[in-house]
Amino acid sequence: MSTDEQRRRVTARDVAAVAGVTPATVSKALNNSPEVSEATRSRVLEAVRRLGYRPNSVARGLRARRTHTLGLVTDDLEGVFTTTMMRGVEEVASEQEFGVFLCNSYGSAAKERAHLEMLYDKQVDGVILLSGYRVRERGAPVRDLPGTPTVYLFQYTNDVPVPCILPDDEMGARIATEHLLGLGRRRIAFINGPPHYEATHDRLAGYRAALTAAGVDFRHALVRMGSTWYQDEGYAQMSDLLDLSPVPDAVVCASDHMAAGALDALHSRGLRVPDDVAVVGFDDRAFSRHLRPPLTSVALPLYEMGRLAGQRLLAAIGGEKQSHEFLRIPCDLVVRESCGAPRGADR
Amino acid sequence: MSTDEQRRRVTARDVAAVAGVTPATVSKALNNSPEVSEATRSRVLEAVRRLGYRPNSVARGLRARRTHTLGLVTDDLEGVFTTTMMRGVEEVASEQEFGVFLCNSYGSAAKERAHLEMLYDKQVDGVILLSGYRVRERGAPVRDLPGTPTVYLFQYTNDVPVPCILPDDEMGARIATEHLLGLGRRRIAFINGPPHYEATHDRLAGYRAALTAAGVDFRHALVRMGSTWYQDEGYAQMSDLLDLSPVPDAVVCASDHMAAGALDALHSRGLRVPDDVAVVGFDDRAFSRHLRPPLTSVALPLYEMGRLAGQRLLAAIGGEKQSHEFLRIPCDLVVRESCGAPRGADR
DNA sequence: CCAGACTACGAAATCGAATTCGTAGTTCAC
DNA sequence: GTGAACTACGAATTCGATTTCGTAGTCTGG
Repeated sequence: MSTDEQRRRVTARDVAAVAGVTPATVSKALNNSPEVSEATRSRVLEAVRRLGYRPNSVARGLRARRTHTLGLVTDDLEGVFTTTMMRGVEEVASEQEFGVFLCNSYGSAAKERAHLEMLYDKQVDGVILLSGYRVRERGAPVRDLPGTPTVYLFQYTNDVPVPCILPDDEMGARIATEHLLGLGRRRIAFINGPPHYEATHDRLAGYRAALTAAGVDFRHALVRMGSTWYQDEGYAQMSDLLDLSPVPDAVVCASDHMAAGALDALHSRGLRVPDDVAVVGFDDRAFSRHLRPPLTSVALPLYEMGRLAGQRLLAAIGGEKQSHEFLRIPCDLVVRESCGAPRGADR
Repeated sequence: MSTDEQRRRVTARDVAAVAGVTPATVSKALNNSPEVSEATRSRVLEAVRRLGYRPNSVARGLRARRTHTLGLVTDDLEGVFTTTMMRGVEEVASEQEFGVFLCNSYGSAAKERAHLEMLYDKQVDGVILLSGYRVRERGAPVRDLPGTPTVYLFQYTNDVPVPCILPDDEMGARIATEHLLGLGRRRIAFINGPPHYEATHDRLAGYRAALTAAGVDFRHALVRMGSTWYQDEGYAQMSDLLDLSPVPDAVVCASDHMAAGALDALHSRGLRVPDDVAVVGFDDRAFSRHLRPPLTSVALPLYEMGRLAGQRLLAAIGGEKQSHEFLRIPCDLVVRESCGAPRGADR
């Protein structure tokens, strides 16, 4: 057994030697060039098969100035929102035989910059900037990669003319509100997120649109802006809303965490969900089905967004012109028991 | 403004021209070769700075046969276990200026194989195989990358002599059991995972060891093997255990999902947690703090495992000899209210 | 003043594949 | 039968950085 024999990689030269041609012909045969005869091509392919030859992507990349590689830079690698989008991106890339470089910036501009430089050095064909937070505006690191197609995912920008892929937050809030209206609720409160998030404004618009369409008055007193997205905030705002009279008969929360806080507040006041107050959340987080009662929630189309980002980027790499556009992907309402709708089967 | 001017990348040749030397000297100057004078080196560095030169990793990789790149292949990209480990891997890699290719196989051998071939083509310097499931044995795709250092993460193998990085499951079950013993519980049940997982056996050993050390009899009737890790299974097994008399005064569950099921079963029998029965889970899942009562749970050292995997792999790439070893990383007990311990402050 | 050692740099080969271009060899038409 | 038009392939160059090796030039010591 020749275990310690240094096995060199098989190159086109080796294949050429076996097939009795030159490396140039091997390349042509493998790249479906019309200028090789069928006889020669099959000899080459046979040699390729026998030797187990695989073209070296690095050499190919150097020559072609195309590496068949993407960069994915996120600020929150293990975020509950990010990973599903990442899966979508990876899947599309892998379908087209693209590799994906994964970079985590922890939200640090310095780290992000370092990663983008690394991606530039490695000659990636395109970059996806994936945020876990959807902040309104940030720096524009895109300028660091001139000539490299870029897509913003789950993140707004007006600084650079690149596509931004986002959930249809307006629609999400609208269908949540419509659902409650359809169940006969009329005094529907809205616990929104912090105002410096773009999503907050979009969702408010959706909530308002649903009310208007149903002929229900929009009342400022029923709308709260949170200072965070978290449970404490939901608890506080809900408690506050319960001081109104009459109390709301339903509430839309801009995150499931806030909805969980709202549930706590309702329970501690002795109110029943959904009998007294119906609750709808946002994000369809994993824990939401374990809440008491299981929470109806607006699911963000994270996977579809990831796929679309990948598709857009690959199209741009393929030569398609990129434009500065905001692509909105439809949200979905996951109905459980917290709103009192007939079907709550989901466990 | 010359916006449409095709900006070519700056190469070592350009730097050389500006500095009045040859590309060879540029390379030496940048790589701290001793055979360039200080005067020349600073001229080169100045030119580098002025032109914003960055060496092309692809060309460098071709020449050096080292790409400064890792492959990370997982079967569950968005799994709750995987992402934290991924973060650890990415962080270590990025500290050493390595890029990480992200690959998701969905557990499909064909996809995994395709990804490994891609990584081979791209000349990655090493590979981490990251499982979300810790199956006992699988195929040995490692053979596909001869000469490429590999580390198994969260996954066993005996087929190939590579390091396997795993949580110390034995310890995890032991500290959970010891904790309950320390709180005065003596009739401690154990709802274990499915038997075809290696972790299941390790945890059983830990549970048993803790009992033995405390002089408490190990009783087969108190130990259940699940057929899944999920909530239904926890519910069923717990219900079964409650038919014993006397009933257990505590239970260790091999997953938080099973613990949630166990809690349901306890509640539906009218038993109080932790007063009547103390409950400890495993995995410290995000939802666990939202259970009623908040669940004490064994946290897996996922981040540390990811970092260690990265460190081991980089060491192997650096020339260190790899051996077939099982590296166990210590688990941590996160105490909340479900076991009746004094301190339950956590969120 | 010159042999030998040393310094600092450049010319050229290399990594592996793709591509351009040149050219034997064939085919066809007139 | 000869020139034109193809066909099928190879030689050589290229991508950009590294590395080996060779060599002017400098320095030192005898």
